[in-house]
Amino acid sequence: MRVRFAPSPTGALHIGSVRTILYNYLFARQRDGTLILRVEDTDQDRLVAGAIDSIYDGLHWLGIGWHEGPQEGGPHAPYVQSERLPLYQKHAQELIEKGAAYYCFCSKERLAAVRAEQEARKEPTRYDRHCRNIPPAEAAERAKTEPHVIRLKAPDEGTLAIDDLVHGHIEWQADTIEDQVLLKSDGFPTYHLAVVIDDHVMEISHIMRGDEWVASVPKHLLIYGAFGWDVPPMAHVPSVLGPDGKKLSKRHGSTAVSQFREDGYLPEALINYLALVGWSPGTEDEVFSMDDLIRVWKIEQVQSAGGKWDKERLDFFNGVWIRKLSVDELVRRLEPFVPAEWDRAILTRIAPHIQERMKTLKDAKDQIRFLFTDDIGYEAKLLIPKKSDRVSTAEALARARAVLSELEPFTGAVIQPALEGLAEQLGWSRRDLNGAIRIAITGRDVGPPLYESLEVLGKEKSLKRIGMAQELLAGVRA
RNA sequence: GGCCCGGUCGCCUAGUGGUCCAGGGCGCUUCCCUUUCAAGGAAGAGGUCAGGGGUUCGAAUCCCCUCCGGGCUACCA
Repeated sequence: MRVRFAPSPTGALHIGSVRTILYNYLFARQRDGTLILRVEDTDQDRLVAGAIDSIYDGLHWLGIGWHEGPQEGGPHAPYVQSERLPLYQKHAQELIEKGAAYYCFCSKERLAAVRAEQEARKEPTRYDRHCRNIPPAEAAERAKTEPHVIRLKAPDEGTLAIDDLVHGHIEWQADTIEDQVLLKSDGFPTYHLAVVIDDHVMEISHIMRGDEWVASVPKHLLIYGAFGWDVPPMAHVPSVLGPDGKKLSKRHGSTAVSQFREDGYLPEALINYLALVGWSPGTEDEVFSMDDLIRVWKIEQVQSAGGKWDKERLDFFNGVWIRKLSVDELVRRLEPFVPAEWDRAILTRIAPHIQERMKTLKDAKDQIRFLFTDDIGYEAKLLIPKKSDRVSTAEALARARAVLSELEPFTGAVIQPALEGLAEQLGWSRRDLNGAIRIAITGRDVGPPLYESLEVLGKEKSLKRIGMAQELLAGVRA
């Protein structure tokens, strides 16, 4: 069994194509198949520099590997279509000789004019077969000097059909198929010619791709037929749609895998979430690692309807996977998201306390910055609880400072009873007391648990910040 | 316009003729837990199964029509 991922290097690795790649990966892995990465760069105008690197980086990060590809080589190298031109040209020639294709010398202008006319008459727009009846010998002669393309000779009657692995039986009338361009005037093949040839030559056993391709299946069928090749089983998997139901694109937000990585998403979460758009195990389980997926995913369970992108749900899975990390692993993953100068020992101590408070790895920084900088500016009035006032708050902070100063060791377990006792003495709720202290030491009203925050901050700094809060309060008007 | 594909709570989905006056998850609401926020626990709101006809003792599930959405209709992939 051999399957392929066939991205086009026309931009950053797209989250939607990852879902299709993932399904291919799972399908192959669970049957010990061979995975092939083939770069489909037959449109020279749309190439984007660095796109191949982006594909490699993204897939590696996601934990998706393959056996044969541009950099890893293989029995059918090269794996980049632009490096395989002679192969396509030879086959296009063969189709001409078989009478299954023909030279077309129409200019782009003529083509545009024909289309405009058809549109005006509300007819289906397609090539009018103007060059189809040029005698082969004459056409071959002209092709030596004139710019030309090679077109498929589509039949006038008959039906074409496949039994798609996800959609079931699909049929087309042959007369609705146009004389598709197979080889462009620049000598490059179109997608349609190149896929069919490569899938055959590379011995791809199962074609799994996005369902935006079903419309071109009949063309491919004709090409397979002309060569006399067997058509491999096909599976057209549903698309990942934007919230508006259209193809997911940049205007719906970021779609580049690299962006999700930078935004603090875990590859585990992305894989888990993506696997569930278009597939369901049929049970109520929904948290799956890659290994789980390899075990339970089934092509038969893939949906035929497209699914919409749901960031909230991705965030949920990201939280789930962050919470599953060991503390050491969490710290390791946090590495790129916190300044290099921040003390890793402190980071490690606070990490377990923010682990269940993060939606993304990016969230950590703001929650713990008070541990690494004294610059925690806040408005003095935030210190004062709703039902209290300036004087009582200053008094409470002074008492807290005094209590804390005597604690040894300065740990959460020791701090907790001390502060609880103080709140009782003061007649304050723990909520109010802790709230004021929290503001004093972190500058924010939400964050990791207070007692542990004090512990990690350390006695000296904690006392100093509470002292500063008292001073601030002194400057506030009643 | 033509050809294809699709249509179950806002979203991801379970469901393949009866056990479905449709189940789970996300999100939302409320409560519990609680030093904030989360996390966790509990409860709840939310679906004329796109609509209409059939078939059948019985339909979300089968058939037909309609409507809506999407893809393709390029010398893009």
